[in-house]
Amino acid sequence: MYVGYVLDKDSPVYPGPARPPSLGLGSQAYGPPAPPPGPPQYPDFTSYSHVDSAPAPPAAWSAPFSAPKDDWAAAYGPGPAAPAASPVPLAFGSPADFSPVPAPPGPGPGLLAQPLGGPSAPSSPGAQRRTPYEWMRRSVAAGGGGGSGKTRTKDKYRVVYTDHQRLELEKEFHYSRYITIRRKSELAANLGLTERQVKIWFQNRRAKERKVNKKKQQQQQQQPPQPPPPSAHEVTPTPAGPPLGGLCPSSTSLLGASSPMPVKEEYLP
DNA sequence: TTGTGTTTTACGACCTCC
DNA sequence: GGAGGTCGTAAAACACAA
Repeated sequence: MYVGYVLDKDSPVYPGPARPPSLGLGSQAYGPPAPPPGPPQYPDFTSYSHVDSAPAPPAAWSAPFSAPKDDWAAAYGPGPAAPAASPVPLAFGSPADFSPVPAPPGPGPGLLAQPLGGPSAPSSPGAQRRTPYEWMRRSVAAGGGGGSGKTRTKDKYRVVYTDHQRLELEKEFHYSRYITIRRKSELAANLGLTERQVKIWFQNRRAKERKVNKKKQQQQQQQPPQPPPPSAHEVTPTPAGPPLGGLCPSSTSLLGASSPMPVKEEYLP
């Protein structure tokens, strides 16, 4: 499956406040979602009606988003400017959801390590069990004073993304399974991740969804045929499903109970 | 506390497209 | 050739029962 060239490389991507407020992504703007070619895999999300008809983006769009290159130093070194403090004209929605994350005190990189609501108000069960800057400390420690020898088997590490990072990635994923190049840069810059990390996260996230869908299908095949569920939104996506953008009414709240995709409790408002 | 199962990052192999 | 896709997998992080 190849989607790279439907990603709107050249199309207006960030024209203005086009994101539905329900997602709390504020003035981010997006080009048309890049539908994956071939059989639609995710008919349950694609009709999410964000506004695509916004005017063309300013030419200066790319300027604030000189996202760090995909090198580890950029991601884990003492370097990148704190997204929350960056001049990037992007705000993550409502204050309740994404109050500006203060840069953590101390010498660490000023990234988005503060859990939502502050240390005393973890936004999720997960947040309760994670030190706010744990992933940074881990990564820095694993990075080992700028040492480069990060092989997979030896000295392997993986960071644990903060709830905020995951929430933003999840929201982006709800918006579109395939992130645009520009959006990837933007998200990476704002979340303090590398573009590579964002890309891989989306890859893994799609894999996860495929796995879940496959599991659902297997369960359905095992069960005797039953009458369709009363809920029209309870769609089990199938590889032979309808074209993208057909099922989920635009008014459907992605975070609501009727969302076709179970949203983790920790991501609910 | 420990053993075990699941989830989450991250990577490599391979493919397609320009 | 490079970028990004899927698929499979490794290993850390995590959840939870015993």
